[in-house]
Amino acid sequence: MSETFGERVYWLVAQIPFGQVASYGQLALLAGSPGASRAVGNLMRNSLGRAVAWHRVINSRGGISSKGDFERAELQRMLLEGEGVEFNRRGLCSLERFGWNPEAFSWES
DNA sequence: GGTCTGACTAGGT
DNA sequence: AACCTAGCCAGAC
Repeated sequence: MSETFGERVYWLVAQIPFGQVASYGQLALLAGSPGASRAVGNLMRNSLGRAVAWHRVINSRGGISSKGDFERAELQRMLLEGEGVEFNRRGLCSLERFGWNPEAFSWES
């Protein structure tokens, strides 16, 4: 495959259904680079201008990871709540309930 | 083309 | 449950 890791991640993010969330590590795994979770985070941070549902990407505990940018974090949570995702009092949502379980797919197709 | 940077994570205190 | 640490890796510079 000639496409970059980043391009595959963006494609994956576009597949996350309304009202569901995926973790950085999960996307890294699906994109073919298990362990590249931090790289996924950097992609979301460096490409906020893109028309992608970046707000559906959260950390492995079900929380929002944009420390240092509270406005963005609050926006992300607001967008998710607008899609029906519920957060507990500690700012975590249930991956069991809202986590994305993608159909099996291949990069060939 | 070498370094630096983290919207990460699992594991241990 | 909150906090720390050491690996991790693609992309930015």
